[in-house]
Amino acid sequence: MSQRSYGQFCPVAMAAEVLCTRWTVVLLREMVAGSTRFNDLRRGVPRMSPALLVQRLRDLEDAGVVRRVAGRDSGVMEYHLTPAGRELETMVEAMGHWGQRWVTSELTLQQLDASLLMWDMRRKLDLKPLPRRRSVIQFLYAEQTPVDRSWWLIVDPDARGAGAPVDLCSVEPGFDVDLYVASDLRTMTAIWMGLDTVRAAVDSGRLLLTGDADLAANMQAWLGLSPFAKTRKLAS
Amino acid sequence: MSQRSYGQFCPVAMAAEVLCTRWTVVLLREMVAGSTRFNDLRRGVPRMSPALLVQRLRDLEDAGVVRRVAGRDSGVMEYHLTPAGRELETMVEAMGHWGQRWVTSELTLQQLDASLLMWDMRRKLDLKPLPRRRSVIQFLYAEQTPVDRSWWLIVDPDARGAGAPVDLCSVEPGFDVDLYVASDLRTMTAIWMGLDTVRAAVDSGRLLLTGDADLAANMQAWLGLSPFAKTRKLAS
DNA sequence: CAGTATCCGATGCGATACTG
DNA sequence: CAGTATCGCATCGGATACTG
Repeated sequence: MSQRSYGQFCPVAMAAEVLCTRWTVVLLREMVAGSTRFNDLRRGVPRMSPALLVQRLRDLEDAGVVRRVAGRDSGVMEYHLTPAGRELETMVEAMGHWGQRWVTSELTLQQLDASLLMWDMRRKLDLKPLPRRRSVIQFLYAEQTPVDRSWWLIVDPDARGAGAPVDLCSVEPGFDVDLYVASDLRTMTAIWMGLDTVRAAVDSGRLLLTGDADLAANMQAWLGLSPFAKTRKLAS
Repeated sequence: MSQRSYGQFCPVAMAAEVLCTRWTVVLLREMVAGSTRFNDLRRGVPRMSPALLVQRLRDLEDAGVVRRVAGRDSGVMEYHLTPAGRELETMVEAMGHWGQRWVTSELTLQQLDASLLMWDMRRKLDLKPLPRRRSVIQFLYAEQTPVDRSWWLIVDPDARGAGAPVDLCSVEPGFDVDLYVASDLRTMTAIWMGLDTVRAAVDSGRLLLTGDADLAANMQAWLGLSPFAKTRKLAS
C-alpha cells in the first residue's frame, strides 16, 4: 500500500483516499455544476494553480471519476464526469447542505470573491422572468479593486450559435446597459446565498438599482441563487 | 483568511475545509459507528498516530462537530458528535456507498487489517441467531503475523453490567471455544464486505468451521456485515 | 487509560514563468 | 487556450518515546 494510503479496506476510507485531498471536492463541485473545459474549471477554482488543477484532473481520471475527451465540435479537450463521477453528486450536495447549515455566515462571508460569485451567478441566471430582447446588467462593487469592481452580464435569449445564453464580462462589452446593480460584495454574496434578499438590501440602502424599472423590480426572480440558498441555516 | 483556506464562500468549500483533511472522514466514520472513547477511536483508525488523532478531535471540536465531555459514569473523557456532527452521517454514508460501488475489490482487498476487521465485526455481530448462553468463537488467520493471527469473540447475551454484549480479545481469554473459524484474512474480509459468502468460502475450502454445528450452520446469520455490504458493486 | 512531547523527513502545493 | 516546467518552502503528519 502506498505511503499516503489509509491502509483500510473500509469503503469510506477507500473513497476518502480519492476525494479527501486538497481542492478535490471543490473541483468536483465545479464539474458537477457543469464546467468541462480547463479554463472554465479554473474560473471555478481560481485560487488553485494550473499545475495542481491538471494533477487533480489526472488523479481523478486514474480513479475513474473523470474522462478526458476531445470536444465534439472544436476538438478542444474537455473533462467529463464518468458514471462514477456523476454519482459523487450526492456527496457533493451533502457537503454543501451541511456547510450551509452549520458553517456560520460570519465565516462564510469572510471569503468573498467577486469573480467566483459572478461566475456562479452567470450559470444560474433565470431567463424566464427576463425580457425576450437582449439585456445587459452591470454589477458594481465600488469598494473592490479595479479588476473586481465592474462586471457585465449579457443575457441574450436568442443567442443560438454564439455560446451560452448568458455571457460574463469583466471589461466593458460595448453594449448599452439596461440595469446598474451597485452594492458591496458582501451584500451581493449574502443575497446569492439566501442569507439576504434584494428587497431588504434595497430598503436598507445596501443595494442600489438604477435603470430599467422592470428589470429592477424582477431582480429577485431572474437572479438565480446558490443551489444551497434554500437550505435553512442552523449555525449560530 | 488562513493560508490553507480555499478562499471560497461556497458551502461546499467551507465544508471541505473542515472535512477534507487527512484522516478526518475516516475518524468521523468511526464516531458515526458509535465509538466515543479515545482508545476505542484508536482501534478504528489504528494507523493514525495518537498525536494526530487528538489534533483532529480538537479541530472537529473547534468546528462544532465534536464535543468532549466527561463520561456519565466513570468520569472518563468521551467524544460525542454534536447535532452538526450527526448530520454528517449522510455524507459519510454517501462516501461509503460510493466507495463500495466504484472502488475495485482488487484495490480494496489489498488493504487488509485483521484488528480493524475484528473490531468492526464485534460491533455488528447479530445476537438474535445466537444461543442464549455464552458463546466463544475463535478466528484464526494462519498466514498472519502472531499478533494478528488469533482472535476471540466472546458473546454473552446476559452480560448486563460488564460492558458490551460482545467482547473482542486478541489473547486467549481462558474460556472453552465453541466454534473455530479458520480462513485467510482476505476471504474473511471479502465475506464481511459482501463480496463473498460463508457458504461459497466453505465449499471452496477457503473457510474452515470446526466445533458447534449450529453455530457453524448459522454463521452467515450471526456474522453482521459491513454497513455497505448490500451496496451493489459496479466497478470492474 | 488518555493523552503529550519531540523530532524530523517527505511531499504537497503555492508561486511564477514559460510554451505549442 | 490549455496546459508544462521548475523551484523551494512550509507543514503535515509519521515514528517513537514518555507521562499523570
